[in-house]
Amino acid sequence: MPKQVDHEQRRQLLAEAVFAVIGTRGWEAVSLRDVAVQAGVSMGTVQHYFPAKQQMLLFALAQMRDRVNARLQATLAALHGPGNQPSRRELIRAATAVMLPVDGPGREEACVNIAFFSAATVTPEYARQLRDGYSRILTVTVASFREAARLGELRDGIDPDAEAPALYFLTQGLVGPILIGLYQPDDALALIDAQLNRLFR
Amino acid sequence: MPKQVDHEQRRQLLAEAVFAVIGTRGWEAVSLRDVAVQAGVSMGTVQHYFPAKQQMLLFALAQMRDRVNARLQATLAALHGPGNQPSRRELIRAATAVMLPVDGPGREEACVNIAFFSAATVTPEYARQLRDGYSRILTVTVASFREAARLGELRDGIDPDAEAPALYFLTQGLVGPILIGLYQPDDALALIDAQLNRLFR
DNA sequence: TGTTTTTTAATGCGACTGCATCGTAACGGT
DNA sequence: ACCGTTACGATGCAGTCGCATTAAAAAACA
Repeated sequence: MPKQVDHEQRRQLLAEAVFAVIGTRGWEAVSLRDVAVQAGVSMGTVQHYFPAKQQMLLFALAQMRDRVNARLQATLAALHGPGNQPSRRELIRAATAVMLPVDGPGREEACVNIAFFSAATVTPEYARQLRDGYSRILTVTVASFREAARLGELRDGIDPDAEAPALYFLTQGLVGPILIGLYQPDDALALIDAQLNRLFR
Repeated sequence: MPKQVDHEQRRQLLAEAVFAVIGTRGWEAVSLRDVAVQAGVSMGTVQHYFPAKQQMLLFALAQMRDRVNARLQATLAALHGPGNQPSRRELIRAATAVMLPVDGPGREEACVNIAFFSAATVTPEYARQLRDGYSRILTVTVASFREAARLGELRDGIDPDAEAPALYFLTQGLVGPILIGLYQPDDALALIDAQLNRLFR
């Protein structure tokens, strides 16, 4: 009965257009027309896949969470690549670097996320989705620290349940300053490494 | 030359109206008309004091920086109150608590700041102002840590130049999660205290 | 009191917004 | 080959936006 297009793939294409608009011209520039132009389709197409603008943005937010997680998994998988077993410290450092806006995609993701954070202060739906996404990463971070503690990679007296959130929120706190040019990515990574030196043997 | 009203005071009144609009209905709701209604004046008045919307927002951003600094100074001055000399740890902890959205004013300030952060990703003027404001607080934080080190309040082996930015950015990283309800203010303060226990004797 | 200048208010305008309403093209099932 | 459903594009509409224009009100100085 349907035609031949992949519905979900079309929605993802439009979500990517939303990201491009936010990343280049900001959250305020996200109009149905501009998203359509960015995606190379007509406005009717956008309306066809998203009955309302907020639904488009909610889908885009979920898509962004998946995108970050995918980039995270890919980075961690690359460390496991050529037959070598990475240490927990290497994994945690790589995951931290992924969340910092150091390269092009990372910066776009950070811009989109901070825009949704701002919108979430007055739109509970965004806040709920952000909570889900960030709490998951936080949980994984804590689990990774506990594993490091179990493997004896942490220094004596380091509490993984206390230091894992601290490192995670420190990373989050570095995103904004990097975005506005207050802190350079190299300095941020140096700060992270200093903390890792303190936590790991 | 007749003049009856205090120009600067009027502009501050309008800036407060901007904060109220952002805090209650979000950055997108900041229109000249809504700001005028919030301030209890007409739209022509807003236009008279700010020839363009962006100038109003730039002034509001500078005003917000002053407001945070004022609240910070007031909090620190209160610690110096009844003839007692507060420790550097007490001062740093108080300053940290001021920057977290724990009470009403703190939450409004955090909402406004995150909104400007988002806007700063595409508007360099905002980015520059934010850099100035945050770098100043960062400088003060580092100076306070150095003073703590000079007074011997820090534990052995603690580098103030490395740990001061870490604590500062950790605090910044806690703001967003508290705003969206991912983290409770009490938990955030507990996390800060755990770090302070590590840094101070 | 009359004049000048600032302050405040009211209104209009072009542009843009999200959304609804069409019309049409294209494929799948029968 | 026909028809129904889906995909998609074009256009209209009520509302809002920032900003310009205009005028009235009010206070300081002549």
